[in-house]
Amino acid sequence: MGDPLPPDLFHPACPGVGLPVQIGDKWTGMVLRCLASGPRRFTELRSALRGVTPKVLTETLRAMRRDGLLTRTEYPENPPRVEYALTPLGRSLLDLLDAARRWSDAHLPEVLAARRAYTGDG
Amino acid sequence: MGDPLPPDLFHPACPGVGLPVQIGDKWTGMVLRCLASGPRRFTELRSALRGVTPKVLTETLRAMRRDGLLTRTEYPENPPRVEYALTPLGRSLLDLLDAARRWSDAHLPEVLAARRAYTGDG
DNA sequence: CCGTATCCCTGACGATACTG
DNA sequence: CAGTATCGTCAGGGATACGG
Repeated sequence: MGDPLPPDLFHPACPGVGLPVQIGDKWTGMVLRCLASGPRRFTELRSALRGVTPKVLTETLRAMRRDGLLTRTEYPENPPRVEYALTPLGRSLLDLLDAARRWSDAHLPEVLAARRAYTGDG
Repeated sequence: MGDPLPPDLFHPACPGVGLPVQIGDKWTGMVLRCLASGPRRFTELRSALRGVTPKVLTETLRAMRRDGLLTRTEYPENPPRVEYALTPLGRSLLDLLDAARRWSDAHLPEVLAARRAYTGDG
């Protein structure tokens, strides 16, 4: 109750979830899941992440590459082929995503019930 | 390699991290950590989350209350006192936050190294 | 096939001032 | 103390079209 507040709220790792990389943005988590089963081409990702525009997918992949989460391999063929694959670092995030998914599966009903019950009073 | 893509990318739980609640936004995670040690008053939270404006803190707390992550208790005293406390549901999210923090502590150096090594080529 | 180039729009977040 | 009210900014995301 009267305990001191945590002194490390502004740990350099990152405010909020405490992750130095974005997995809470709109597409990064889904890209990680898509690549969990093996390398994928740009178009494969694009169709799996239905609704993503090429611009945004490019931005997402670039940021992930910058952070060492995935690699981009260009094959000098015709037509051109480019493959994206998770690095070990990227793969290590899958555990975290799974934990999030498990929480979600376990508690979504509670959240929805809370939303229905919420009135704004009090 | 040729494995099928995960069929459940658009699970109702939520795109991205797969959470029905926002913990990836700017303040929710930090509020959860602040309340981990016990109930807190509005002003306590405000000073712990240095830089947060009252408007944004109110919005954050309201959303968390709506989702059943915390309760708001008003004590009819003078001066007024209001306490925010985690529900069991909110407390259950602390495990996830800790997992995120552990990932961060373990892998932040790798991420920073990847950023330094990143050139934009290839 | 694999992107880039523009333009636009919304919503999270913040600054500031004020109230029961 | 515990908020509300207004206004403004800015970046993520999207629509659309085009290029190597």
